[in-house]
Amino acid sequence: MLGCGNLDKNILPLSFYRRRADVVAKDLLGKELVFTTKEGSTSGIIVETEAYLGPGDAASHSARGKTGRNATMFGPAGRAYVYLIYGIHYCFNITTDKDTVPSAVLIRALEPRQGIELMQRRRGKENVRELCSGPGKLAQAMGFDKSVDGSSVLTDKLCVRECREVAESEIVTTTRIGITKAAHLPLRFYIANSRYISAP
DNA sequence: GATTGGATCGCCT
DNA sequence: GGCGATCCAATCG
Repeated sequence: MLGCGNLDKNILPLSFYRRRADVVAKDLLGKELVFTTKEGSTSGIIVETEAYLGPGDAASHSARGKTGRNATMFGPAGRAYVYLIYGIHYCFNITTDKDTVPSAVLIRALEPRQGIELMQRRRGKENVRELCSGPGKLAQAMGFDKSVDGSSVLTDKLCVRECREVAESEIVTTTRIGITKAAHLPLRFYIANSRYISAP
């Protein structure tokens, strides 16, 4: 797909994240997520997200109060919230809204852009469509684990950059995947014509 | 202190 | 379509 042209260096500011999680989730589509480790840099264009709101949202980890695992959600916006799911996979989120609102956006799929060879090595898969088409997959491909939890996403090492414009008409809204509580809420967003989403 | 279920994935049939 | 892998924390007792 197309690159990011002259928008490459525009890191999204804190004000971008200090809004409701559903607004941020939609607005993150088409942006580029970048992470650098000693192994190298990887990045991908965000093509699928889900919003997890504050205490009113029963599906959100924050719904039943602060714990050791979800503490990052109760802190400021613009931080990585990474947790282990099903004992095996990590999920990468970015915290949102005012400091008093414990909410986050789950990044569910990326279109791989930089460091594709490194992603292939980490995933043990060649097919580029299998590298980041799901929250557990992209965490493995990007190198996200618990040590990343709490990190700012406003640094050169870990950030989200302006990249591709996404028209309102390209965005599909559905219910969130894999949850049982508050399952009817329209809080999943993806780019309609993307070949890199986890599921239709 | 034990049990259970979860914002998943990959391999099996 | 079903299921096993395997950790964390909520929910019991």
